[in-house]
Amino acid sequence: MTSKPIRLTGTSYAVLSLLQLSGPATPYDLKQALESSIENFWPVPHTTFYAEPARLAAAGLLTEQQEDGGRRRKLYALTDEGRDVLKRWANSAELAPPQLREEAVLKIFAGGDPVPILKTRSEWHRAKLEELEGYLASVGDDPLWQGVRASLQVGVSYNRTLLEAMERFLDAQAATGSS
Amino acid sequence: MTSKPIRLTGTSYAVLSLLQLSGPATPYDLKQALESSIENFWPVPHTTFYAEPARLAAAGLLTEQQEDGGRRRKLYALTDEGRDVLKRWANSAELAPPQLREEAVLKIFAGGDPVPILKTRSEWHRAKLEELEGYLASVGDDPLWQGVRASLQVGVSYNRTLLEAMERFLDAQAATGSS
DNA sequence: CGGCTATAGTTCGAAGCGTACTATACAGAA
DNA sequence: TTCTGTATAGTACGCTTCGAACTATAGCCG
Repeated sequence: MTSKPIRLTGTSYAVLSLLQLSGPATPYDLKQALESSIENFWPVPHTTFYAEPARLAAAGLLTEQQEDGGRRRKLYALTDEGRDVLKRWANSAELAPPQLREEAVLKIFAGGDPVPILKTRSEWHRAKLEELEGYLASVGDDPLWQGVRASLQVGVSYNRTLLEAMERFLDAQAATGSS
Repeated sequence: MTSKPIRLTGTSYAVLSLLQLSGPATPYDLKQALESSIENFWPVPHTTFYAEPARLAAAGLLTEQQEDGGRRRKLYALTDEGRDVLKRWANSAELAPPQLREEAVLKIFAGGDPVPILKTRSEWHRAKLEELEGYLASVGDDPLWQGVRASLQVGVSYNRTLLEAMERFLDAQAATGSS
């Protein structure tokens, strides 16, 4: 008995799965949790993210309740229907194609010098790699967090792979360029 | 003497660099060229892309002229200012972080079984790899198309690398799962 | 108890997106 | 020669998303 049918986006499922892991939480809590995990594969600006729990609550997938004291922030929690919708989605076969937006390639395409561009980018990937390894180290081995660990591991190997490819390219350039 | 200052996005620079390669062209021509090259790193829906040349012309970066006969399509070409803006951007140091939107990781995060998810995804990457190799084979060695070749080569190695990583993972799973 | 910083959001106009529709050209069939 | 189908070449429009800027509360330190 959905109150109102709405279109569910990746952002919706991100909210649902975070709530499944953390229990009742405010949009801010969720945004914090997102930043150290899934944001790397599903970027969402905070203004969009903040609006999402209310939307899901209107659809009957979350319950909404005010804190009693203090800021009277809104706490959201999964309903049974929300849990169900999430599980069905996670196990369904449909899978939208991945999208990459990479300005570095665009600049190289436009005739920019690849060397400084890829240097900048490889540093970015190195920093990201360290960040993700840090998160991974701080996640325990609670089986509930299995998905979190898995996604962090994917992130680590994704960034490491790209970093290595860029470094190989830069080394090759340095070798031919200076000889 | 910019007619009207507008915000230049990656899409804007994509149009400018395609025009630099191809000379005067219609939005449709540009969209075709985009699809077999840079679209893989900078996805743009066609309705957005079609609107872009007019925006750039209003800003003084392109000239616009009607074909005389037939469909009276609009032909766009770079102005000196457009060429200049493009060159400055391609050589500037600023580089927005790359963004990946990958529903597969989102599903794994949410507790979905990685094996079927990554199977689906690796097939997608295999198909994309073949598509890009096809484009690459059909591009000659005209030095003007250097940027196109470069972006296709990046695309090939990006997709190949991910594909290999996924296949290694799936093989490992199959080995432990069935023993 | 006044101001500073961190936290926790909201507002709003512009840009982006996707579905659906429109229109022209051309080739071959009736 | 007109019809009809298909590829080409777009436009219209309403909804969603985005990002910059603003707002508001809480706790802390002097």
